[in-house]
Order: sequence, then C-alpha cells, then structure tokens
Amino acid sequence: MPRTTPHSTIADETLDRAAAVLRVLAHPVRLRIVDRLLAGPVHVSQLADELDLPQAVVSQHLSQMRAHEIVQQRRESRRVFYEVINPHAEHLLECIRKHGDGR
Amino acid sequence: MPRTTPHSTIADETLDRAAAVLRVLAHPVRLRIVDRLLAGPVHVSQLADELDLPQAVVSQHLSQMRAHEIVQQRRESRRVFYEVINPHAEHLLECIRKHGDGR
DNA sequence: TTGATATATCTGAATGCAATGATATTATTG
DNA sequence: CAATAATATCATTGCATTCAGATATATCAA
Repeated sequence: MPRTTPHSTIADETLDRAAAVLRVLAHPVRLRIVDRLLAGPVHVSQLADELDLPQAVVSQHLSQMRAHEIVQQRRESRRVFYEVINPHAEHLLECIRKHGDGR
Repeated sequence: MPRTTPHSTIADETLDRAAAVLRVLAHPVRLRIVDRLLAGPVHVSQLADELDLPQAVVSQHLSQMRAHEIVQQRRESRRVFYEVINPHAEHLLECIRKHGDGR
C-alpha cells in the first residue's frame, strides 16, 4: 500500500511522476513541438525551420521529451523524424484545441 | 484570425497561456494541494498540517494558484478556506487518478 | 486596546531551467 | 578517406523558482 497524505486520494509517488511529466509539457515551445508532431511527420531541421528556432534549441527540447517518453525518434538516413508516443500528451493537446486554455 | 505557426493547428497565444497554467500545476506540492482541495474543504493551516509543510510554503503556492484562477479563497472568520475553481485542474487530477502518470 | 491566532507577504540563498554558441557525433556521398 | 549535412551534446550565462525565516496584516476575544 503506497503512502499517502491523510485525506488525499492519490499516492505521493504518482503525483511526483505526474508533476515531472507536466513540467516537461508546461513549456510553450514543447507544446508547439507536440502540436506540430501530431499534425504529421517532420524531421528536426524542418521543425526548427517551421518554428523559427535554432536547431540546438529544438534538439534539446526533443531530447528532454524523449527522456520522459513523450516522443520517440525514428532515423531515416540522415534525417531524424519524431512522433508523439504518450497518449496523455495527445489528449492534453486535444483539450487545449477544444477548450483553449480555460479562460 | 490569430497568427499560427505554419502547419500547426493551435494559435501561439493559446499555447502560451496553456503553458502558463500547466506550469502552475506542474509541481508536486501544488498537485497535492489541488488533490486535497477536491476531497473536501480545508483551511490553510489545516492544509499545512496535513501536507506537513510550513505555513508560508502552502500560502505561497495557494497565492500562485489564486493568481492563475485555479483556486479561490473564502474567508470564514479567522480561517481562509480554498476551493478549486478551474475545471481543467479537476479534469487533470481525475486523469492522474485514473491513469496514474501514464507509465 | 492587548493578546492570540490565522494568513499573507517579503527578503535572501540555493537551486533549476532555458537559450546561446561551440563542438562532437552520425550518416552519406564523392 | 575527406567533405558535407543533420542531429546531438556541452559549457556558459542569465533568469526564474523554491524554500525558509522573519515580518506584516487581519480577525476575533478578553
């Protein structure tokens, strides 16, 4: 039985991990990247080009999301294509698309 | 017509605001607070007590969530009770409760 | 008004995060 | 093998966040 704070319904470890994933998604550039990836396949330099950001910036954000298993890479000769593999991330983007930001 | 990055489906401003709200929720303590608030009414010192955190820390987190209209305060004599007013925050906690953190 | 209780705010120190520019790695082509 | 292209990683710097302790504000009771 995992330890929980009195009266709370979710285990502390679960909230810790959820917060870690949320922290990764809680960045404008990373949300833009996820949004773009959901729209269709792109490779890194294409992403950097479309979002008008330096290659290193895009690559670092992708690396961070890869570490948290939000995206996955697939090499195609010199290019590296990315795709979203975390269903929660997809769901979140759908929520933002539907309800905006809640204001 | 709001400006969007080419090929992306969500306006930049929407993603910016969504990221701002997510950033607030993306913290273990704040998730715990929201979780606890959803379970029933509590005032600040009770929260601090249950979560075993200094009063100033809890108050600061509440203040931050108040600023982003995630929670609302209601004074009752000397006590201040808080409640969650952002439906997206509730939804998010339900997702965490149901699917854990997605692993 | 004084004292006690509950909450909020402020300040400083430590830590974490993000962008930049440079360098390293990997794959491909000649 | 050398040169190029695409991506990843590193190191630095600046900025934001977090916690802790102290102080301020607000409410109530005596």
